[in-house]
Amino acid sequence: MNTDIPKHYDPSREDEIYTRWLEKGYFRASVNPDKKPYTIMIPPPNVTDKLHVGHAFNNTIQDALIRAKRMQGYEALWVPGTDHAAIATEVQVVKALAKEGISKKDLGREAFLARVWEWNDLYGGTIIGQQKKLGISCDWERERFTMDENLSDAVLETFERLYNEGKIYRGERLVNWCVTCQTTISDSEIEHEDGEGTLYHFKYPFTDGSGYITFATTRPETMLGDTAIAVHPEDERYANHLGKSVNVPLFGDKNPREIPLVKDTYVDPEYGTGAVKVTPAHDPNDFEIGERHNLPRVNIMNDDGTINENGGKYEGLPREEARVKIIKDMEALGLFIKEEKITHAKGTHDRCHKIVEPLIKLQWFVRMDELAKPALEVYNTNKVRFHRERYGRIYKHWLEIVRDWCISRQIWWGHRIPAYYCPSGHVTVSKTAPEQCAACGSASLTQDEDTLDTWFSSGIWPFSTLGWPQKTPELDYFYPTNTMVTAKEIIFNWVVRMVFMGLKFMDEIPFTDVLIHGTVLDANGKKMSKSLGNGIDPLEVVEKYGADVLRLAFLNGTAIENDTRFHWERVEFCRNFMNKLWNAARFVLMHTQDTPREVSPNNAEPEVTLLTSAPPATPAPSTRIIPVEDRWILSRVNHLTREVTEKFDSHDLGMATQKIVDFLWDEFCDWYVEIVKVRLRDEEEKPHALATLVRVFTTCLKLLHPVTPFITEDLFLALQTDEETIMRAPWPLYDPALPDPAAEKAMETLKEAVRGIRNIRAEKQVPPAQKITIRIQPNDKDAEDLFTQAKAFLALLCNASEVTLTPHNQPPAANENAVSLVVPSATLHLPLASLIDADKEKARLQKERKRLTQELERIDAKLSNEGYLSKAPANLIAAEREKRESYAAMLNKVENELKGTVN
RNA sequence: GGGAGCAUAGCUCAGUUGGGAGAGCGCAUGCCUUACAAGCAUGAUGCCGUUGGUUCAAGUCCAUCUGUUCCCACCA
Repeated sequence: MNTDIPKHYDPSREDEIYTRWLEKGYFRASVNPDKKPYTIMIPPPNVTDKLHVGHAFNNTIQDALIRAKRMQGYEALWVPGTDHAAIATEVQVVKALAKEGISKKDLGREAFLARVWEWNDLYGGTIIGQQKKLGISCDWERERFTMDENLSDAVLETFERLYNEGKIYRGERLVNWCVTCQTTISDSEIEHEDGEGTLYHFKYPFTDGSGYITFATTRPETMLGDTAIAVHPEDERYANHLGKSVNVPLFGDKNPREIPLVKDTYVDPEYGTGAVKVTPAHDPNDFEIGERHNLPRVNIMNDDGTINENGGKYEGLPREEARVKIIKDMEALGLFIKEEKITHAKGTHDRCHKIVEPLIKLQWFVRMDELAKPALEVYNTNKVRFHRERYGRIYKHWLEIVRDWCISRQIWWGHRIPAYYCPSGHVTVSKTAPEQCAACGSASLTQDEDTLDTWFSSGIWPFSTLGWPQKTPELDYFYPTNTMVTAKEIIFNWVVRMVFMGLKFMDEIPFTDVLIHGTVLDANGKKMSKSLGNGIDPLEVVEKYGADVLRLAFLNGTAIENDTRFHWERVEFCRNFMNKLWNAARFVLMHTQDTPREVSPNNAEPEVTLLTSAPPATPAPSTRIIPVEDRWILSRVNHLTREVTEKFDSHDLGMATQKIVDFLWDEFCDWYVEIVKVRLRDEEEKPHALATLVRVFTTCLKLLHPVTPFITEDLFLALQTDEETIMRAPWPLYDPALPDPAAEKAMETLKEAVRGIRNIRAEKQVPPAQKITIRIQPNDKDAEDLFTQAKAFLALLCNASEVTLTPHNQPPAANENAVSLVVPSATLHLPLASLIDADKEKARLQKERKRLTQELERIDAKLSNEGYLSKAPANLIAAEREKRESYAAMLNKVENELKGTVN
């Protein structure tokens, strides 16, 4: 007996179940020519990350997909792994060192990297253990790390090949330079803070003596590097001056610097004077204007922040002093107009909080034009599909405006650029350190100090993880992969790069489908962040409620492509549902465990064991009449199977989940289980009822398994012994022989009757314990059969002591003091003598008459509309006509009842 | 500035090719009905942001406006 099954669902068994899965090797996938592969590459989290809600959401989606595919008979591979997260990790280690008073420079490259590896061993990889708590079914034996030997080799190979093809080049580029720390810093290390600044207004004289042009700047010292003045092409104020040049008057009369007036749409004519000084070497926007107009780049600053030889008489001055002096000099020349205080965004280094200087340095680039074309092509030809489609537009847009990709980073943690320089300045690129310079044979080579952008290695993740550049069987079998599941903010950082890298090196797309999901926000719709302290720790949720509940909370009813708020109420609902499921199983087990599993041999009803394997078979011919509720629930679960499968296929996990949850709670628990209780008390009927019960329930467990893997496994194992895991049990299949519209319609009528009676009971305040009697007057023979069959459970569901039927061909019984309820195929009478108030009863019927009349009016309006009749689909019109008939019949009955009450 | 969303019940959100507005929570009322009070039953609540357009038919498609969010790039 089942007294030992606890009343409440307890998720603490999850770890035990997971361990068993690992031991049994259920997550493993291997090259298997007999099966079709289905592959997902995990977006590798940063190796030092802790699992946050975003990971949990992302991983849950992938696991649901992979589990469904595995059950559907695919060789389902999910490759896990981590990313070395170049900058993020380096920053953390540098910070840790700073606490010890050590700087990166003090330590030197080799020792520093040793520390990073140490750090990695210590803090890295905890996320893997945390992911396992989610129950995700990655093939852990294939876990990869972007700094693994093989993957590093793949990175260098990629670099070398692109370089040899001329797709990688060196070029000048502005980088963020910290004068204090003497280092370049990445964008993510810059803090933008609004601060007070001064906007200085100056004028430069036209060289032809025709006046002045006025402009403003917050950084007067960069005037030393000005190589143009720009105005908007359509700015009429400067129409007469186009083609002229101006003089930068800071270099004395001996070395006047003449710079052109250029027109560029970057300039906002509404802002200020509409004229902008252009300093390509010290400002990112100016850099681009310079590119467009082939302007020289005059670098005026040394690495220590002092003015260099290009600064004329200002050479050697620190930038701040140069600024002051330049302002004075301009004033002396009568070219200073005014200064004003403004607030503006300042970029400062997040560690020393000093202003960051944009400086020109030599960097490595990937030439994008040729690489981008095929990536656009596969999008335009629908070979790579985005879900939702709108996200594809982001991808497309980015590729259309793509610029060359700067891949060098001035940090140490990462894949060091395999470029070697000889004293004469020749460059040798080779994945293995060359003995000598390829150009001059010099043996004294130094390797480039920079490392590669993290995205360079993650761009080849879909194939480097499968062994590339080696031609492995895995690569052959699992590539291209199927679904890439990731967040929208890295569509261009990552998705785009995987596509063109895949096309370049594998000659094939890396994946066919890109599933973009939204962000999990806090309950107020804010992004979760450390500084706000509004983050939800997914592990805390797992600890308290179990992974199943967390996963269900992520998926149930959510449109995963949208941002979604995290609500504890939602978590509680999911916990409640787990409990519901648990108790439904308890109910089933309670009856299976004291019943022999064998059903009588001549019985046509499918055996309990059937449920776990093949799709439900069509019942063989039998003299036994299958009860309407069984026909109904089988038809419904069959329908559910199709819907859920379709939703999974279209990546609509939220709807798939909700359909299962709703079915289980509403149709299965609230109706079928209640109905079937009657037959479970009948020795003869019990095995049949139980068979259907188990069959439907098991089907649901399978459908739900991808979302809540633990509880479904637990219950599945309790319900059957034929299979050792639900994970590899076959996915339920839609059976075209099962739909039973007649049974569904009949059950709707019965449900309507039950609800109507319950409603009357509540309205009339019949005490819950008080039994009532129901007299049913069916409209026809079919209805008579239906209600005869349903008598017993109607009595149970309505708490009636007696349900009687008037044969359909007999005239209605004499009017009695009863409440009447009209449903499509019958009229039900509830003699409630003591509780009936004739006036109220009349009012109730009148209300019903009004409702039916309105419905009829609505339908009639439609059916008398020429346009509707000629253009609406025939099946819709037929359905309306059918409805009309039904409503008309019901209205007729109600009228009769009213006549009865009136007298 | 470029790009992409969102606006539906008190709250949080579903609503897949256009065809009679849904769920959960909350609320009201009554129930410990032997699977489940983490439950059951019954009930109330919506000019589907504005204004136009297409259509026999619009929450759904198009345009407009208003409010709002995110991503990228930035303010000389």
